[in-house]
Amino acid sequence: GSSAAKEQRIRLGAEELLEGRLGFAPYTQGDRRLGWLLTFSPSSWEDEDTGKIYSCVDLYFVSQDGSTFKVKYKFPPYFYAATKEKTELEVEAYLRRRYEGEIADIEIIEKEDLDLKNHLSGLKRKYLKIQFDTVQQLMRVRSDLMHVVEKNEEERDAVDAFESIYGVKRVERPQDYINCIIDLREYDVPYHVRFAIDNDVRSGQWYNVGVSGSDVLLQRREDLLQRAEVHVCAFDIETTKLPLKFPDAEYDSVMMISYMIDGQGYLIINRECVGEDIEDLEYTPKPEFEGHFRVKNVADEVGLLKAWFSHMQEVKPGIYVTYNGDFFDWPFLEKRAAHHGIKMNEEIGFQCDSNQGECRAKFSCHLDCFAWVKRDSYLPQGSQGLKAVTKAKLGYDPLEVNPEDMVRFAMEQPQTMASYSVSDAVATYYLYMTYVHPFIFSLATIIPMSPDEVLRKGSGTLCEMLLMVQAFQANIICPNKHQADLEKFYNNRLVESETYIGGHVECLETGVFRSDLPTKFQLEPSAFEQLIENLDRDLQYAIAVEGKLDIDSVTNYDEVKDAIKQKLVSLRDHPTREECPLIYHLDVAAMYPNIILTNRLQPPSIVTDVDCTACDFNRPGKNCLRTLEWVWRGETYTAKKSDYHHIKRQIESEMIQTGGVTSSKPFLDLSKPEHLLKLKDRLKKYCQKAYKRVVDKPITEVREAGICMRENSFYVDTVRSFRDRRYEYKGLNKTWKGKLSEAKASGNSIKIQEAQDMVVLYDSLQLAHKCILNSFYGYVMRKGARWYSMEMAGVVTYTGAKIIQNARLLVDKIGRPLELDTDGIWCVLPGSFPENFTFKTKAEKKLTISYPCVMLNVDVARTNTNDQYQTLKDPVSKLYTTNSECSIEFEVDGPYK
DNA sequence: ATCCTCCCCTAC
DNA sequence: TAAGGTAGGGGAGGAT
Repeated sequence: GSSAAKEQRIRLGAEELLEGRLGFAPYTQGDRRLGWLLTFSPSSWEDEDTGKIYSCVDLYFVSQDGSTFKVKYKFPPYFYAATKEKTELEVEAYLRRRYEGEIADIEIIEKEDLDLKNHLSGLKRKYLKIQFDTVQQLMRVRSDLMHVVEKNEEERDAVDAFESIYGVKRVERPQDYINCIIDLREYDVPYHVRFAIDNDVRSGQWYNVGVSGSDVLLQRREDLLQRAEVHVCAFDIETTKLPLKFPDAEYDSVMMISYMIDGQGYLIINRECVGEDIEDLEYTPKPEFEGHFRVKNVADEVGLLKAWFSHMQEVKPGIYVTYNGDFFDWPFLEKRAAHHGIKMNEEIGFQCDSNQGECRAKFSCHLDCFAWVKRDSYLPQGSQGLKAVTKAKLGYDPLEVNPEDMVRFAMEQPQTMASYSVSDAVATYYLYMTYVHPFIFSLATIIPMSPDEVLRKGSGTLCEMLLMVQAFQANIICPNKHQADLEKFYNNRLVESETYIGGHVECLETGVFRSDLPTKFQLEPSAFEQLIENLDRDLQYAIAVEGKLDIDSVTNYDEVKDAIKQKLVSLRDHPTREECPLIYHLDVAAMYPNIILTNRLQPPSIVTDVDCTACDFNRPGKNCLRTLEWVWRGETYTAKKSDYHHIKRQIESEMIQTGGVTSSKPFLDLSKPEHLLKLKDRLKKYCQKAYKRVVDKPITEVREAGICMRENSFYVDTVRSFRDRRYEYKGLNKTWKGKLSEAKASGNSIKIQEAQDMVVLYDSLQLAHKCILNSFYGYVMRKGARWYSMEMAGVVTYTGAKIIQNARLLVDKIGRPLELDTDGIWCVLPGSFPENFTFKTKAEKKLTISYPCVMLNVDVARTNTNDQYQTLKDPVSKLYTTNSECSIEFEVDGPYK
């Protein structure tokens, strides 16, 4: 009502005022500006004439001169509703009446619905796009309609049950339009994410920003690639603490705060805790990581906090950087400030959310390097402390002080503590500048979220965001979040858990293998005979497929072939031998993504007979259905289905103890998850009593999945573009490694440094992309994934397992496999096994091949090439082309010593 | 003493 | 509320 609106207006005012003080004054009129989008967040906007409130997104920009501004972008929130066929207009009218004053507008639009039978024929589904002025209104209507949809579903189920029991159609009653709403879609997309997807706006990009009236015009400047120079403040606090305890903001206090802004260090000393005044100091662990610190000594903690806040208000950093600041530094500062009657939020706009374990502001970023280390650095958990990360990533040993000594040292050896304190700020700052900043702002240009979220969200969420972008651009309606089927039966028993068989791991031999220790081999002559027989085929594959060269252009083919043949013949003729081994690791590059791409695997492509039967392309001799195997694994309760239903009926009529001994409720009054929990508890007890065990031994079962080769390819397109982006970074990494050695040869120290930075940058980018790339496989089994498919995950891993086991069969005969792990095989081959050879071409090109690698790849290509891969060439005539696809390839590292 | 379950951590 | 997956080793600690 009006009081809520008034409240909002007041809050709006205070917010605007604070943002203005901190550099983000709203830009509402005047000339077009050039801005680099730092971050964006949901907000609201008030129409001055009508006093009406609208939701909008606040966009925070950095100009080329380092100044900052914001604009408010009006954007109506919405979600979709599906109705029974041909009732769209009536439902629209009904909804407009039912939610008068709450719904701003309804549009009927058509979307590709990949769940719709025969959608490949061009059938689309109509949805009501229900728009609102504010997110609050959306939430209200949404929760109301959710109940409606749920009830409608229950009713439909009841009707279906009636019909299946009595075999007659029940006479449909004249319809209430409320009963015609059958589904809601995309109702849980966060508002600012919705905005970024629909308007194709991303952080980390330059825009021409224009304002006319209440409208904002954004025009992406794709020509500008350099990131803006935004003020970065990395900080770290030292606090008092009791012996053998963690610091507690209830009674401990801040001793020092050290921070680096744009490369300049500062240190504020709380003289209550520190024995003497500290002079300016330097801590430069490496020439490229300079740290000059200006020191300010203040009397007490409140002085320290005030000094820091006022410095932040003066500098107005766009990015605050910490190491574990989400959990420690920020909450500690906030509590200590509050202790002195200062609200940190009102000083610098940052507020801790203890539920989320995050500290954020609307207009500035807080990028906690620890989040990057956990998700993107590929460091094991044991090496995720700042010290270990500094060693591993920045390449120097940081200062260390035993936490138990800190408080005493602050009094007795203040200089030591001061140096120590700044060393953490230095490490945090340079870790951020070298790794985190380029990584986050590079991902932020493709993921429709704020940098803070890009840093903190799980890799599955990032995948889903990329998929939603691609779906939006292909006009595909997103499925709702997957919910696990809670009452599944197998073999007449309730399923306790189910999954699929994953990667294949096998340790075959243990022992010490060294390239200089002669090793015994018992080879199989027949295998070498085979290799000799296939030599032409294999080499031609290497030249044509791997090298992408014309076989006729090779000038030394026979020479190479003879050299290999000679070695193979000798191995064939002397199969029992002892010689120094070649220790090889052969692995499939990006195995899971390449299995996905080769087989055109994506959750909506998993089809059943029912789907195919309804499809226009389902004609005799069709080649659009590809069948692949996977292995299901499940565990069931020991009780029979009938026992389960009996227990269920029984418990449904009971009173259940809820909280204490005294409070109890009828079972049916409990929520659904509680039902399941109680029921399973009861079932477990029954199983234990009747069968002496709760679950049976796990069952495995080979299953077949049908994969449609024509399904809209948005998912595989997303994976492919991400894979190729990674390859691009790997390529650039290689390029800069070349430039680095050139620079080293020339001795130009500036160029060496530049090249060094780029090598590190591209390596970190490609490594980070690896993590998200692999998540496109894991994502399909994520709880609540929109695009969920156990079949797809199972097919991916089973295909991979077969590849690696096939490789082992060959290696068994020509050497000794040591260990298989998912996508790679460690083995020893006889020292005289043919290794690397170089083909020369007429055009003076060279192609070096690894024979062991080629030999495996031909096998992989023969068993894994997908000859059914279809590509839509003409959406109007529905014309597809068919081609062969196989991007699954072994690569080799070694031989090792 | 021996199994087992659970948790943690790593490999891929 | 938000949430990549499975395989597998090892240690703690409870049940038998």
